[in-house]
Amino acid sequence: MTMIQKPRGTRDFLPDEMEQRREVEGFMRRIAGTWGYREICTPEFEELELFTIRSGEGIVGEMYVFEDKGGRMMALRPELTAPVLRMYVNEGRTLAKPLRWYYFADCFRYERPQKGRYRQFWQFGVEQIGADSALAEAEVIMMAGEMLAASGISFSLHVGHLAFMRSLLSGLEPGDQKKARMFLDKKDNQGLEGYFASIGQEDLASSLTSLAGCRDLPSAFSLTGDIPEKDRICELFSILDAAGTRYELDPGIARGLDYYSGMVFEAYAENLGAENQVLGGGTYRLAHLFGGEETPSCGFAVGFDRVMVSRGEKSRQAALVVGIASTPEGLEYALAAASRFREAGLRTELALSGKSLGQQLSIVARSADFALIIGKRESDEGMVTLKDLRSGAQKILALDDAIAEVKGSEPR
RNA sequence: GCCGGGAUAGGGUAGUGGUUAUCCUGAGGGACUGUGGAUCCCUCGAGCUGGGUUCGAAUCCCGGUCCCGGCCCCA
Repeated sequence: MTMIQKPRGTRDFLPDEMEQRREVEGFMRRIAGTWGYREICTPEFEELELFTIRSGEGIVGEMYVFEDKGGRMMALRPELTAPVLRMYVNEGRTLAKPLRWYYFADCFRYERPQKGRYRQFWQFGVEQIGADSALAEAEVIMMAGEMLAASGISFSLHVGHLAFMRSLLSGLEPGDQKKARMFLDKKDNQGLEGYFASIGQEDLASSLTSLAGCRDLPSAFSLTGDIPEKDRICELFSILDAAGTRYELDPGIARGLDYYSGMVFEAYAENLGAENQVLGGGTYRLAHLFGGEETPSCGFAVGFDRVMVSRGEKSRQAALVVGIASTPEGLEYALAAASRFREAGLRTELALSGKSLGQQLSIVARSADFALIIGKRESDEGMVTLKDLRSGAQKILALDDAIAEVKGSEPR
């Protein structure tokens, strides 16, 4: 028999794994919510152009692109920032600023899968639109740190600012600037030095590598001088310090993208391999690309699947389960009892097969913490027999007392 | 796209160019008819795929697929 395989780079999730994912997702949602961010949702696919405007034609080869029946070129979303900003321009422009939005959504990229990299993957992202202050930037950084910490992973949060590098590179041709950013992003100092030597800029190469190694503001400014952004940068970092945020200054973050305008930040998980970046973000201006006013924005996206990989297998407290075994005479009462248990929020499962009570109990005992036994005797008396499957103790109780007893106990 | 390593029941595994492929676990059914995961019995279930070498291939060779590690890329 030939079985149909799942598409390359996709995954199936069994209930155990889904429960873990939902739990972590819940941590992130809760934090976003407490910072005043509210959930939005955009289409799974968009016009291809939305993504090429932002990132160039080069990305088409790495997207799921298709022509719909009306002849339009569409793409499954490879990320959410462009769709969110498109949404903002389409229908959010008259809302009071700043907007605080978040999303949890799957994205698609046609790339070679490896650990922590899949063709369908999930991002938890935050976009803050229409504020332009150090505090606004600090807010998203602090929230990002809080989310990763709540996820239970070990990570380091690196915060930088593009102004440092831009000031050093300002004298170069755009092509050389891009090249330099590429080397810096890869932390390839040898490549950088070699390239700069070839264009007669050895001094600049050493300044850049020093900059990338700076871990405090005074040494960074000693390389760049008093750049116009200095006050704003100092303010940002003093807010982070005041808030007790754990971060590392990293002026070497290049984030190869043209639309990032200032602050940039990334986080790396400590126990992942080549794909160890679990979060990326920064300040950007994008709305004007999609027909809106130029709008200061900042945000980040968490690579949710990498967070899950980094967490590893975490044992999770299972939900309390009640199983019901009944005889034919007790079935009607058992059904009523089951709905009462469920109304009380308890996970309640009827034994779906098994002729005898003993058989039903052995089925129920595989997954349940408590067994509710309901036969003719219970039905006649309006009572239930509640058996604690962990201790073996059982007692005959009124329905409400049985519910209270179960609710008052701990899962196994 | 590049380099390398893999692929044996649902999961985890052993093994050899030669009978009927090993073990653990799992799943289903039955015995047990008002007391439990037990026990007993039965059943299900595998060498990724397509070619080649060979009397004979799960084993050796080649292509493909998928997974893993690294590179590239990373919106």
